[in-house]
Amino acid sequence: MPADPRTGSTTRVERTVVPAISPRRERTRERLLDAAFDVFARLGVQAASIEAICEAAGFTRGAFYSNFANKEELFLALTERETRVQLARLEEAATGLDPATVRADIREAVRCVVASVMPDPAAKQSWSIMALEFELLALRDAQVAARYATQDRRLREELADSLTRLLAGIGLRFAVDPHTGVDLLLGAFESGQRATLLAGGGEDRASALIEAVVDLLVTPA
Amino acid sequence: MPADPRTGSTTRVERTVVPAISPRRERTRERLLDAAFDVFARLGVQAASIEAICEAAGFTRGAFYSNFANKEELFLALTERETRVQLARLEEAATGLDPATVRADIREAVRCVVASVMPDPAAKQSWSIMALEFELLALRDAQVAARYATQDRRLREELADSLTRLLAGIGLRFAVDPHTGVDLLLGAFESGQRATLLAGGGEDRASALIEAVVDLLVTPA
DNA sequence: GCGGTTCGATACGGCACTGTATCCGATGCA
DNA sequence: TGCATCGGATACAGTGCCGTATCGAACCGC
Repeated sequence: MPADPRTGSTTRVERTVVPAISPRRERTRERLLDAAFDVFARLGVQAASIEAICEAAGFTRGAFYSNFANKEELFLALTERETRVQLARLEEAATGLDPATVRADIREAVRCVVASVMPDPAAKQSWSIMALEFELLALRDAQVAARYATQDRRLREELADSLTRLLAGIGLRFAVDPHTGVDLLLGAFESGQRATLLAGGGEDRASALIEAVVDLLVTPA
Repeated sequence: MPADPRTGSTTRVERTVVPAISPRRERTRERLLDAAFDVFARLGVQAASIEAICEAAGFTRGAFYSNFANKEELFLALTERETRVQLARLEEAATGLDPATVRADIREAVRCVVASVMPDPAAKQSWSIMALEFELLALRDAQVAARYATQDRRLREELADSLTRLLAGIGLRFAVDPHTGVDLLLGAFESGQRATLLAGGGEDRASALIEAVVDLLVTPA
């Protein structure tokens, strides 16, 4: 069902309606987003100048203004991309666990699923920072808050579903309602991870807290 | 035992050694700190210009540079002052509860003590923001991280002591070690509070989560 | 009251960044 | 291959903020 007129039988192209992003354009956007992630994490969203992001991406500001209206738009595009990645990661982690493994170590299984919403360990610190930056922006700007809420809700619902299914598969369930359970797990995980990062990364506080919560929270169905 | 030479019998004043902050200077500093709290919360530490802080305080930059070397020093002075206030508040909240009240509603009592580390409700949002800003700065700067860790550890230890005593007073205890218990409570409280603020303040998610944690965490001694 | 000192105001030079307008090489299409 | 469009580079004017140097008024002790 080609709703897009560009895919129709006529050769006429409606350029003014849909600009049809070229591959080249797509690549520069990606490079700008990658650079923005690094620079935002290193300097902070507010302190990061558009100039610095462009330089990190190997462009000048001309490229930037050709692709984004301002820094905020770039940031929102970045969070959207990251959320898509997170959801895919979660999906993969949740479906990739077989019941035998889960039964063997339920704490580790839950920890693994919760941790899956984080990107590769190398970027752990950067991602923690970006998450905080996003929250801060949301606390100051109602429009950003709405976007944040949407993405956050989506993630927590997926997580609640995944974990509920995971537990049900081996005859267990949350002692509280799944929504609360996920909030507690994520709260424990995030504060634990931040504690670990701030302490220099010695002991893995996040895992310890997650396991404590699982012990308290998971009960026979 | 007057170790300070200025308090000795001689009238000679050692100005070069200890500048002996005048009342006037003290007032200026306080006004700058108050203004900084507002402006930091509103714009963010990085985006807040020294100029804006001075204007909010009713000074020019001359006053600022006469009192602080740079914005970071001002910020650290601010966090120190706030931590002192928090500790005092906690002390007050913990000692002000009689066993009867605690026994009547243990969940509310714990919530109350945990919440005491927050300033007056009017500044709730501002303080949440400032706490996040502090964390963010700490994640980027090892020196700030050390300071943050010190203040945070102090607060958590006090909280652990207070709550352990509170529970012991009515024959209860944490099901896990107090340190973990406090981490879980604070994690739940903070994430709940942020959720509430971001959702526009409808339901009090922080209280709900705290109560869930108390139910799971508190057990007969 | 008077001198010295303190402390905040004022004035200055300089810099980094922003957003726009314009240019020109790369790209895709017949 | 030639041409039209696209996309990034370059140039420019404007702005806000920084840190310092200097000034002058309020605030002490005597």
